[in-house]
Amino acid sequence: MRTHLCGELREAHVGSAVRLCGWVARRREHGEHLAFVDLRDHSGLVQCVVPGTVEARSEYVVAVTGVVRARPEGTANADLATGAVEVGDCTVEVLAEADPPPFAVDDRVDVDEAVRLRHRYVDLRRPRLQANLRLRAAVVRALRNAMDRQGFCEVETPLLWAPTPEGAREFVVPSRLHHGSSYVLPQSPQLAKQLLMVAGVDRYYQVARCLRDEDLRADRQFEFTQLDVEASFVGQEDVLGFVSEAVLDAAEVATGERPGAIPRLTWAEAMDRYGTDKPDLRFGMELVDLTRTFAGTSVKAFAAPTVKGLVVDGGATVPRSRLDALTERARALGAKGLAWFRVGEEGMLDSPLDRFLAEDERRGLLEVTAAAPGDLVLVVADEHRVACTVLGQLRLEVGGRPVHEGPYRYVWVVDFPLFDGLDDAGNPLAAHHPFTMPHPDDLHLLEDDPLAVRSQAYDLVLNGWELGSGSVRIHRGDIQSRVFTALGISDEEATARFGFLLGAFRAGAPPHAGFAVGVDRLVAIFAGEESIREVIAFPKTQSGADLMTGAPSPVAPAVLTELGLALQQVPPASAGGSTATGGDR
RNA sequence: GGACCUGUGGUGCAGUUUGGAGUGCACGCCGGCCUGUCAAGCCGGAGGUCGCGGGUUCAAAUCCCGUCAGGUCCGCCA
Repeated sequence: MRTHLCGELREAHVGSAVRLCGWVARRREHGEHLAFVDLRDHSGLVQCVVPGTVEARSEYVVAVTGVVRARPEGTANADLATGAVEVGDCTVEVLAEADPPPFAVDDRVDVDEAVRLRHRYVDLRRPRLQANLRLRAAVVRALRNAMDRQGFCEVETPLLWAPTPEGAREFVVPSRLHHGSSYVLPQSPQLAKQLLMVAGVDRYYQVARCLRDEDLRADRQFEFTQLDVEASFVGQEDVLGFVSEAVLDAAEVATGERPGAIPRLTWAEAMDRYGTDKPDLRFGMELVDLTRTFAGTSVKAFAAPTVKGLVVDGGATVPRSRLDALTERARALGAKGLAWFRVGEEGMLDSPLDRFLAEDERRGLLEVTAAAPGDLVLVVADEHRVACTVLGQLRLEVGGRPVHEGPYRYVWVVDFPLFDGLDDAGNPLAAHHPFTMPHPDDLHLLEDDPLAVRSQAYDLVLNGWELGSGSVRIHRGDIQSRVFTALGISDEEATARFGFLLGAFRAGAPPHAGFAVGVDRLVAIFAGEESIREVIAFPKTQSGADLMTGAPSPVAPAVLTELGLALQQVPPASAGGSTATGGDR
């Protein structure tokens, strides 16, 4: 039906008779003897010259027949990849008419995202999204190639799965054959891939769709794609190697440049220096520890387990109103307050707190922070975790940049804590999941000081975005029992919640470890996009709606009947008034 | 569950602060003219429940209340 693609024509094609197919991007008529048609397909645009008038209007689907020729002197278009040539003496055959598009099929016009999503098939015609889709395909191909090369086997796992009682809220699929029962869509293939290890698959990967019924964000959709990885007879080092290889390959394909080896930080270091477990290494502004400086302080505001500081270069000119706003922000983030010091000449400090500082404290503050005249020092004194995370957030808000701006700075964050916080009953909560292997050096602390136990869990971070996480799994029953005990999970409860996995492990579980890379986020960063919606063909809105299909939509009564379901009428929330129908209050 | 921003012909905006006739701009659309344009140009034209509902007022795009939709974020996402 066609001989060439629009975007590929160059001077080398001059003289070729061609037939092109595509959409009319623009039409410029100059009377009855001359018209130009810019023809577009996925590869690009080319100008076609018609010796007459043209029936086809914008977005009509046409086939154009003509001969490639060099453009006349002075009419080349440097803005077009094909701008040195044109297709001359064209005849245009209309393959399909089209309504005028709801918005211009052109990257240069900004259109409300709701309008774009309602007409996604038109939006996707635009070069930017075409490029994003193809970049995504190239990245996924690179990831697959890297895993294949490293001896991994891609295995598909079920979408209709059983509930896992931890983690994200799951999508429920009612069963037609078993009324009152349902499947759930997997929040990840986590359990399936561990079963594949028991099954002797040895090295598994999958470009897997994951589904989580949690609130959406710029970097979160209900359904998203992971490069899911698991391998047997390997440890943390091996996994970091496998995943690095795949991600660096993808980076090379996407950016044309292969990044160097990915550096590492321990979780504790990341918290200490950046106040987050997903540090953005593109800029400095590291947190400094002032705990010792103010160890014996008489300043009440600094009497806390940890005192942390953040230096804003040249920040002394920041107006008071902005400092008040930052203080307000620090409080909103959980700090008791925020102290600030404008650094002047010769160590003078401009701050409401300055007159309360001892001389050695003033000197220590300047020495430890290495703040220079003209800088601003922000200080939070609080519990260690609070002081770090609050300043870490302020660091991003003061010095941060869009995630996709170069350079790309990858980092492995390792040695995550095994537990994170306590539940209502006072039991530690699993930081990753309950099958995460404790750090071998900390096993002895499991019973007496569980919150101090590190785990063999690790994250991959790029420019402050979490790209993925993984862990070495527990394959030994004795260690698993100790972890369950630490979590306050009884044998009976463990059997009830994870029975089939624990049963499978008794069939002979190899030591194994794994990881999962968030493909949408990775591609979005490579594509220079701030939202993963721009690299997903048919994304949903923040409220989970598909504006094109109208999903979710009401279920027909006959369908409900077949599934054995009945809709419950939920009475509207009343403001203190009593409702006629009884409730369980 | 909560905070904030946005909603005006098909698209993007201005108008809202300080109420006074749907007023305006650009693009697109329709018709006409035009033999080298390229986001063509020139002339003419059509196209609007100002998201929706209620209230205040002689009068509401504009003020108030509610609600819906889209976005950003908090909670949530082991």
